[in-house]
Amino acid sequence: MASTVSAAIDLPCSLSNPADPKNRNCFTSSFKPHPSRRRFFVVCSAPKSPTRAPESFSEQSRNNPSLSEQLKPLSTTTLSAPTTAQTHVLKSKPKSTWVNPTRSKRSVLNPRRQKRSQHSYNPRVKELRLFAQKLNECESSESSFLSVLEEIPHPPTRENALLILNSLKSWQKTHLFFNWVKTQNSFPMETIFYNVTMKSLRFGRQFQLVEELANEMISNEIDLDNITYSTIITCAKRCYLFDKAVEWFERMYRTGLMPDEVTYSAILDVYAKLGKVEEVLSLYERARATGWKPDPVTFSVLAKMFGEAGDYDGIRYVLEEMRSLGVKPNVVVYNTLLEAMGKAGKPGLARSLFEEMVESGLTPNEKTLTALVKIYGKARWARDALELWERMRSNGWPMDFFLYNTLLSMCADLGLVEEAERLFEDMKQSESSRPDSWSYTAMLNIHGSDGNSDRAMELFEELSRSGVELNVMGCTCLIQCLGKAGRVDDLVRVFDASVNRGVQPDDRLCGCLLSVASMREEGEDLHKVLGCLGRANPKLVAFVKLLQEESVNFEKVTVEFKSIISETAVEARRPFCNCLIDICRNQNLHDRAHELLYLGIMYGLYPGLHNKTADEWSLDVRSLSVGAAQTALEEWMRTLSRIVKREEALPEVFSAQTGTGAHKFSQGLANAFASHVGKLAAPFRQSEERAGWFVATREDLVSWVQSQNPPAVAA
DNA sequence: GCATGTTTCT
Repeated sequence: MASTVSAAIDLPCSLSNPADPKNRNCFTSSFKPHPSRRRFFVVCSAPKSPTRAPESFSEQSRNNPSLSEQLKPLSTTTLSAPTTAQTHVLKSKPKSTWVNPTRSKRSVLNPRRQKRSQHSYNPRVKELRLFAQKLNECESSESSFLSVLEEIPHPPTRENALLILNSLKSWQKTHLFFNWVKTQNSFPMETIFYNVTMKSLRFGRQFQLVEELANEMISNEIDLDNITYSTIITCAKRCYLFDKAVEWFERMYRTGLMPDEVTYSAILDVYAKLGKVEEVLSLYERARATGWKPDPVTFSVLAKMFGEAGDYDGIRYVLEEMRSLGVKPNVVVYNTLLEAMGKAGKPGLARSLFEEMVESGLTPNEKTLTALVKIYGKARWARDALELWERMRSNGWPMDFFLYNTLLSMCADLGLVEEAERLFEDMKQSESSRPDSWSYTAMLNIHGSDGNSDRAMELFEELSRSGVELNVMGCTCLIQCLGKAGRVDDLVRVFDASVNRGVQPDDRLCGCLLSVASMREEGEDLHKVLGCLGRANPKLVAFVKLLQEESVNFEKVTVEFKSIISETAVEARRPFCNCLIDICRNQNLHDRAHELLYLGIMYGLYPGLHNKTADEWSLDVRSLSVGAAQTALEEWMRTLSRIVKREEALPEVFSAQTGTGAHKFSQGLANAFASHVGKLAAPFRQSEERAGWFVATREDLVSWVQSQNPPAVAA
């Protein structure tokens, strides 16, 4: 494919073309602040100071301002308070003073990475490796480890000890060995020993021990270098101790040690994970302004951050920065950008970016393909998804367990039943990608949506036999399917079995049971379904019963409705309301249905239901159930009748949007709506120009209202 | 995960 993302987003040249050499200098005009600079004006807040600062630091700290101090001039000038006036100033003067500096700024990072010392060949490497193997295989207890240590074939000199330390696998053993070496007193402990031990402790997410070692270094006056700090920071990050990560970063500055780009990227990622976009951009731009050329890791951090925020401008900024600096993205950067494009809802750009990646000679890995498959599935791009799948097979691109499951989910999104079955069979045959609860959920989703309740039940039995855990999502798919098929006894059996196996019913599952209830007539089956629902959400069932009582007034309904909805997960609120309306309509409780629709609108469950422009009023019922859409149509016709009777101003066109049901399995809301229009003899016709729309002219509507006999509504 | 440090997935 010839088109590139760069072209698609109006960049002058493609990412795959190296940038003009003159652009590689950070001080040229190609360096522009990220567009969000003009959108947000959060002060670059100083991270908290560490609670305890070792004495030896204080003297140095007077000479070396902390990072936040260094950044202060920025925050008090260009990035100051978020006032309208300043917003205006910045908008009219986008080039802030430090972007094109007239004098050089104090640097915030060391342009050269910390050098590693060369190690010389150790003639005893073979025996020491064998011995390390022995240590790896022995029991983890301190006593057995120490007894094996007694058999060490050569004295623990600096080189021998380092070799073994590097060869141990579990953090417990690394830690034990490190402590043992210290007791031997055969040589002074150096930074590298701490670094290697900390790295191992990081695998075990042992931040507390890492911090103890770091403090031990400080008290023994062993220098902490960039490798030490980056290890501490990333360890804190992996343990979600972000404040600790910032604290150690600040401490590094105070002692006068300048971070190199690895440490700098690590701390950028910490701020990014905290969602502190402004801080990340401050740090990034500050370093860029002093001449730093970021590496792909930095761009991957930035892309991930913008992706998480769904910030498309940010993603564009990352692409543009890489282009102008002539940084070639690697596979990780592409993966992160693809993921970000997906989160920002840009499937077309993701596709172009992927093509650009392949054209640049990179081979997509499992994560690349997982990201793309997910995007095509969510976008319902069946053709692209199937083409990609074919390319994966013909090119022998790598597959892993995640990718299998993502492909299955894509099949569910696209309604690809046979393809899913083939994949599922492949998974069962494979060594490393056996179906798990995600795979089964996707399969239950596929067959459930397809209405194949026999196959769905088969899968349920198979899953139960194979010992795979059933998750609440799979349970919900199956129950929905059985409900639609009218297999209420099987539904009850599945519900009981699931709850007994530890499935915790959530609001979606309750919504599903409620929708099954809404499809049943009054009788034994309805009773059984409500029985299940009552075990998960007794209050909801009590409300359903309450709706059926004539003596209950609107005030009482309002109070109970509010109470239930406020306790319900946001994504399940509208479905609840839709189903409750359907239940009322099935039982000829039309006034109640109208009350519930009114309450749903009042509580914001149907935003954008009614839209007015001078020329057209329209009703958007795409997110409504059939009963709710019918109720909304009735309500709207009543309102319009009143307006006609009062001879108030009306637009030329009235329209109602039902959607076409792009999903293969979607229910026929349009058909149900059409038949209800017919029943009311309302003057709407299905539009030929706009699929999924019903339209009526003002003339049609007025004559319909006037022909109503008796009048539909009193004026 | 292999003689010390940074980034990506249902």
